[in-house]
Amino acid sequence: MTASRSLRSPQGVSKQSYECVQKAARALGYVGNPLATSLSNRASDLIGVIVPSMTNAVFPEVLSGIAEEIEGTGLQPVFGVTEYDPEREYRIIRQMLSWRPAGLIVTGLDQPEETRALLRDADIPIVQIMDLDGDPVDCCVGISNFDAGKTMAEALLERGFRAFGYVGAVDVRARKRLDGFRYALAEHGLEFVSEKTTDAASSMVLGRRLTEEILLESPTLDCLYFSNDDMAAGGGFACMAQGISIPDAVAIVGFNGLEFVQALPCRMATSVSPRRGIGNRAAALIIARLGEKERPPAETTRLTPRIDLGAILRKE
Amino acid sequence: MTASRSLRSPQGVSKQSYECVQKAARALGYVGNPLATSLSNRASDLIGVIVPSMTNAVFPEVLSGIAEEIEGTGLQPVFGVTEYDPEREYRIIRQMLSWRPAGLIVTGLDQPEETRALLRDADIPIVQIMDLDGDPVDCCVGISNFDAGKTMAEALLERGFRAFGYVGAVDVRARKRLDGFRYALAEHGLEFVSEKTTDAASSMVLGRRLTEEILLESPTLDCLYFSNDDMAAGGGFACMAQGISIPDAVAIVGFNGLEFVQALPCRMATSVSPRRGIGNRAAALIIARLGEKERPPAETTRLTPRIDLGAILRKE
DNA sequence: CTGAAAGCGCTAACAT
DNA sequence: ATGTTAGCGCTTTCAG
Repeated sequence: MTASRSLRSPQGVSKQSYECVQKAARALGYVGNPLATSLSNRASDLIGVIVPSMTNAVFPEVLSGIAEEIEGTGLQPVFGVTEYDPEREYRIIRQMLSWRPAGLIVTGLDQPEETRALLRDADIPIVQIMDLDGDPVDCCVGISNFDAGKTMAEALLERGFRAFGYVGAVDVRARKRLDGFRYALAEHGLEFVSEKTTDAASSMVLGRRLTEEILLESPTLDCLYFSNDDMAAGGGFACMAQGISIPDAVAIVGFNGLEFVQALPCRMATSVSPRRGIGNRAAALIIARLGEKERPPAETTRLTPRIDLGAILRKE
Repeated sequence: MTASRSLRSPQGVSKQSYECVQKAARALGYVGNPLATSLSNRASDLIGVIVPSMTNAVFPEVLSGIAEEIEGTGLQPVFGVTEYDPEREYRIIRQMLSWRPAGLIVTGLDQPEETRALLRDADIPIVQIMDLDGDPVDCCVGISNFDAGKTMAEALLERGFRAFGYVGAVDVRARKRLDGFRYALAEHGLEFVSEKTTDAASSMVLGRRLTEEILLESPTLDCLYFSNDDMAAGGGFACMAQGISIPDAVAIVGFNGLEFVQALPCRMATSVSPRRGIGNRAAALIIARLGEKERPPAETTRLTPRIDLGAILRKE
């Protein structure tokens, strides 16, 4: 017992036995067994993180923000990837909960009711991230995707673009951006000239293919809005390969503001999403709730993407 | 006890009590506690996977190969990201082991001795992946990076290229490819005209910047070998931005054969690494070792990357 | 400040 | 086929 105490709370143990235990532990190469600790405490130091994908660079960056924030707290992140499959998401969350994590960070607000119930009944802090347009189970950190789309559309309209096309791999948050974008267009009496969507996973290859198609069908477009930067880059490549001038003939607009956008040989506009900050904040919320016995009130943090028009010039 | 039995091994329990238990479990929404099970069994259903990075698309693909293979086995992958930091790698492995995983998949063969000792003493199957050039602790699945570099150099030499430059974010496996490449050059009495390396993390942005530098310093290069596809794409972008013709003026050569290479508006050569297959095989090795009480003999699986010259034409 | 007792939820081994 | 006992390694509680 004295040993157990020495190894975590130096107070309550005489300096003598404390040092004795430390020395012995080191000599024996003692490593605590978190299974036993968690079983006894009915809680672990795990913090579960559920994201839909790893191939979209946004999520690794969120994870990295989380890792950064919990550094030194003794908490340990555990990742789950749903591949945008609600069924799989349910299973992953269910079994993460069975390890009694200290908290859960889940991507998005649009879980099916069964999953929401699971989260609600778990007696640990839950933080939903990346989205604000919906009804959080507990805490929430993200941006309004609707507003992001709307704001970007307004900025482009203000620059004089008029003939918009949309190219997207439509996940639920991209759809909200699309809705916002469409809303802003409607306010100006406009609508998309053409839309090309699929529910396949977003990628540069997909972006390129769909862009080739849409350009063929609608040669009058002056601005293409994409579901994210990967799709947009693919679209840019399609234009470059066909000798279509960017942004003079067609402007390319993505979402996320990933680093690689800076490397591209063509200009494109994007909204820089605060994904690292989202990770930081989500982790901070859980850390703040660590000691509390009563579950503190839910908190929602609204962050705002920064629009980067990437030197797209005003249309005449 | 009958309940416990009913929930995992239907045999050894009367049909009657079995169904009774199942019904009750369902009614109560019973979920087993893996903490207790693992504590009792001194082993969990976790399978730890340690990769250096998530921002390089190769690793998500390896993970996906692992996930694919363990689907339905009841095993559950747990990921750790080292950020290429041996210190962090040690900590992560150490604490993964404390959860008594069924096996560990670790990237690379070049762990420091302290880490190797940790792995050796863990009484579970260990699979080191992605590399073959070195001394595995237990099982090993990967490619020879040295050979990959050497083979690519030979293919390029055969095509008539003579003035090579190297641009790399040098991690340990990229360095082995570089060594192999250099070895092949030497066999032809050649060496790199110019090399540009850094230990920063690879990215398109970095590839672009370093390429701009090397082109300025060595305008006579006819072929640029990069540490991977991201760097190579950045290099391609640098050339395109400067109006340097690819592959006529300079050929671009990457490594990995990631999907996005197909989307690029310029041709580039690459070695297609079998990363999904590596994930599959690594997981299969651990699954095969699940029941065994004696640790079966170590197995090494050699896979081979496929060279894709990307329609780089023969130089005159 | 230290230790003895009991229990976290489960399972292997041994009765019955 | 089922139940009993003991123990996985740790912590909380309560006595000393």
